[in-house]
Amino acid sequence: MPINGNQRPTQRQIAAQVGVSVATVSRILNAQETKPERWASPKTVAAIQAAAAELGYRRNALAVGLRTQRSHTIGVLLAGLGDDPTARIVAGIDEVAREHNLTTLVTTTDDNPTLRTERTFSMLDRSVDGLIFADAHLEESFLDQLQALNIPFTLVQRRHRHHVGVTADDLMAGTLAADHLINSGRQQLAVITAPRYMSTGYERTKAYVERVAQAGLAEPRVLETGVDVEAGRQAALILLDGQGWTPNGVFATDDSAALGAIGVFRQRGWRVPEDIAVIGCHDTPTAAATGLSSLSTDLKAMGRRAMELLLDRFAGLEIESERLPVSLRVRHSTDPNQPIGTTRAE
Amino acid sequence: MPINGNQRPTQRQIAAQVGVSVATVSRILNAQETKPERWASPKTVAAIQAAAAELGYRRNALAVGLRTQRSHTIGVLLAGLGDDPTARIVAGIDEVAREHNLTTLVTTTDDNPTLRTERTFSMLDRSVDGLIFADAHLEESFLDQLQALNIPFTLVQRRHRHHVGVTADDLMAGTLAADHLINSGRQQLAVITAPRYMSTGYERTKAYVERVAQAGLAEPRVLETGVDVEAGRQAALILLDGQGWTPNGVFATDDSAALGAIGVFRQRGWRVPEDIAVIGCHDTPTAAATGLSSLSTDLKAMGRRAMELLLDRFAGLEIESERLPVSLRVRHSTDPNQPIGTTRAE
DNA sequence: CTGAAAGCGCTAACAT
DNA sequence: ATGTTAGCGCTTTCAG
Repeated sequence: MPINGNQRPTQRQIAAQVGVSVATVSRILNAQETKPERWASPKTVAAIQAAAAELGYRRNALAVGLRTQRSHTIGVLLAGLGDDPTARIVAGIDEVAREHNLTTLVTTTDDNPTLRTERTFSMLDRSVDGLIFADAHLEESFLDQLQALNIPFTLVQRRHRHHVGVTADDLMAGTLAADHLINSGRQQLAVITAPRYMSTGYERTKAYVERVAQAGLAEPRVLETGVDVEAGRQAALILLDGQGWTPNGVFATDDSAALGAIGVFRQRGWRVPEDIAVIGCHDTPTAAATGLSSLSTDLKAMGRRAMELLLDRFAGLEIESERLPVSLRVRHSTDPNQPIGTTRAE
Repeated sequence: MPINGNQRPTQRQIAAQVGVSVATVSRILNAQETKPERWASPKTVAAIQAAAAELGYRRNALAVGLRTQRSHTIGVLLAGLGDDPTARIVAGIDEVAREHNLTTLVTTTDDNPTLRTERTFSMLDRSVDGLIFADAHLEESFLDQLQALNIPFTLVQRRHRHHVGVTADDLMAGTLAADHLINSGRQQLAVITAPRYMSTGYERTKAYVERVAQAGLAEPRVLETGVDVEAGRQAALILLDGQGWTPNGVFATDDSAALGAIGVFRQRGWRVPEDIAVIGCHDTPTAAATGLSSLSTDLKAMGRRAMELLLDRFAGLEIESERLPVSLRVRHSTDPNQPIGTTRAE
């Protein structure tokens, strides 16, 4: 029912006004980068450009896309917006896209396969040139199908078998977390993590558990409740009701979950870090502000690389997955010698 | 350089395969809701539908949009991703959009006028049917220009003069915050708020200051550092260096800023809430987890209404701005009797 | 019930 | 240096 109201000026109008054919108008208006004088006399060029400016002409992206089979558009599929790590990744993607005159179309899938399929095809219906998925699920075949359709895409943040993507070195993250807690003298360990379908939580947890085993400590309790504040709360409630067993060190594979857990611990009178040390992941500003130890990766760079790899793929190059390094940021939640409140974020 | 690879099946292919004209194919495939039998013999209908399914046919949205001048697409302009309130608003918008078979195209503007203009026109180039802005600036003329172009849009979260939008009752928010702090016996008050161009912070602060004046207390200190964790930190550092004046109650117009401030206060050895009470805004999960008092609005409903009003506008109805009610959630950061950690989020 | 034809706005051979 | 022509994939009169 709606109408984009205003009928926008077309090349035809410019052509009529200047007294040339639309072909000439098209050529001139496309020659921004290359020298427009190559295509028409200086006089015509000037007249066309003047008319375009006067009318406020803008190319109709639908018509161009239909004609050229290229939309200069990249679809970005996120599990959700609203978390800081995702925002940083998207910022990186956007940055590179802009550098290459590409537009990003962002949408969310809620980690729901149906929604993801629907929205992916909705983007393909719009002839996106390529896709970036930040919401891969380990055991799904969807990405294989897309690849079979010869649709260019890269992954970011979460891995999926052989598909090319840029992630953090999540195995290193798990190892660093375990080492840090063990070195702080913690022996009864737990981990709060994502459902298994996320490679991030899966790998962090796997490496963590392995490192704890290497150290000869008891197997950590693994709670797969999720990666948000509420998930952290739930996990903490389960830990509090440990039936005799009491943890004194917890790795949450996400800062929000860590904060949720800390809230519960404090409510029950446990001191952090004295009674229980907690380390999160992603080094969000909130972690810095609340003195939460965390693991840090350059997420904006992660987004940039995912976009750059997609561009390489467009260019026909062979591309390979990359893993970005992870570093440890020690704050008060694992080390009582650190200040309680803010540690300046980098 | 890229290619959407796969040449997708077209109506022409279906027509050829079935032995009818593309016109018939188009009619049948468009008649999903209405009875397709109205347009063709049951036999033809079945054959066309079978062929479409077999080939995996999907309509080319660019072609449809070009032909019909309607894209079934709504552009959503956000200041940024990564914060919980925005995510909830978008969820509401998406929900209604989906109910009406509309696709949302989400992008960010970073509160940067240049980027906002660029990306708005980029959406218009794609023939979006309408726009929703969550990033209005109070003293800008951009929205007036758009209205002059007869482009349908609504605002959400932030107001802008006469343009129709859905916001929280931010004046009530400021009043509630002031009352709460005053009733808790706080007399030296401050407020951490957004730059003036955001109606949210502006109105919350205005009402807060007025209420404090009504109560006969000293004028609150106003810090316009922003609405993220870092802004809260900066504001707190300024407050700590108050040159003789010491606040004991702070309203931060955003939960993240509140957390940033609390981090600094605790680092300097101030107890929250004993030495200084802090109340935030948006009632995020993190606020619940960390025991931060806050002001709550149904942000998803806000997004829903903004989208619904846009639909009304499409339908030619007169639409009016709406303000959603705000309620107070008292937690430990303003009331020592509340538990330190988590209060269950609603 | 179905087809032919025109055209949305643009680009890209191919002419001249 | 510029125009003519064809057509991307689809919808929509208008005929029959």
